[in-house]
Amino acid sequence: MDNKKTAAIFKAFCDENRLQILELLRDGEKCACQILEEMQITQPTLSHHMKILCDSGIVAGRKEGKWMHYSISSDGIEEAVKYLERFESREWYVVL
Amino acid sequence: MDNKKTAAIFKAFCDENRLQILELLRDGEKCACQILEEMQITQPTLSHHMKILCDSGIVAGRKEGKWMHYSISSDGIEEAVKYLERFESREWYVVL
DNA sequence: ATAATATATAGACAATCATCAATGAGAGGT
DNA sequence: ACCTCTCATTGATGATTGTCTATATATTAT
Repeated sequence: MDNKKTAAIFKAFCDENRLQILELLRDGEKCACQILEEMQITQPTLSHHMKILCDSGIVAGRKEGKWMHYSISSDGIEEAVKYLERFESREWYVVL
Repeated sequence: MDNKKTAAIFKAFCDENRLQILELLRDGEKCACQILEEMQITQPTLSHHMKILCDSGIVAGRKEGKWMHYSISSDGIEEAVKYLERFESREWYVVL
């Protein structure tokens, strides 16, 4: 994986508002207006953050009529976890 | 964990140069001058990035005489992984 | 004490980012 | 056709970040 793409993934977690959005989505899929209600930001700002979250692959969007429904992407989270696990030192002891 | 601290942790992974540094540290502990040799940045810029990496808890520093030795902190990585795993949806099937 | 080496800090500057108000685009409803 | 509602986009602005040069600090060698 190239560093540019990796940096984009982790940028999703670099902003306090985005972290709050992710916490809200832990309960399950929510539409943009629901998320907006629980936050102290304007609608365009929310839209901006949702774009970053979706582009990173951490969040998935689903359009239904006028509404956009967002949810956490397990695949996105898994990809991030896999990247981090490459840095976990695993020590192997072979008992003879 | 508060969002401010969490954001700080993931900021470690948000910059291409920092990701390159982390890749270099996968081989094991390295001193600052060794890292600097393999990168296209000036010494103060490296120092800046090492501070961010250490403050986030992802990297640990060890001073030995004139040299600073840096290595990846398993605890730091583990904390980041634990945070991400909170978002992994676990489905439980109970077979009756 | 002086010099040389390794790293950190200070200050300046440009690039990136978060934010907002205004506007645009698409989907229903009347 | 027109209005309303939901969300996205644009463009501007202030804050934050990454980078550099210059300088400071700390350690070791002469």
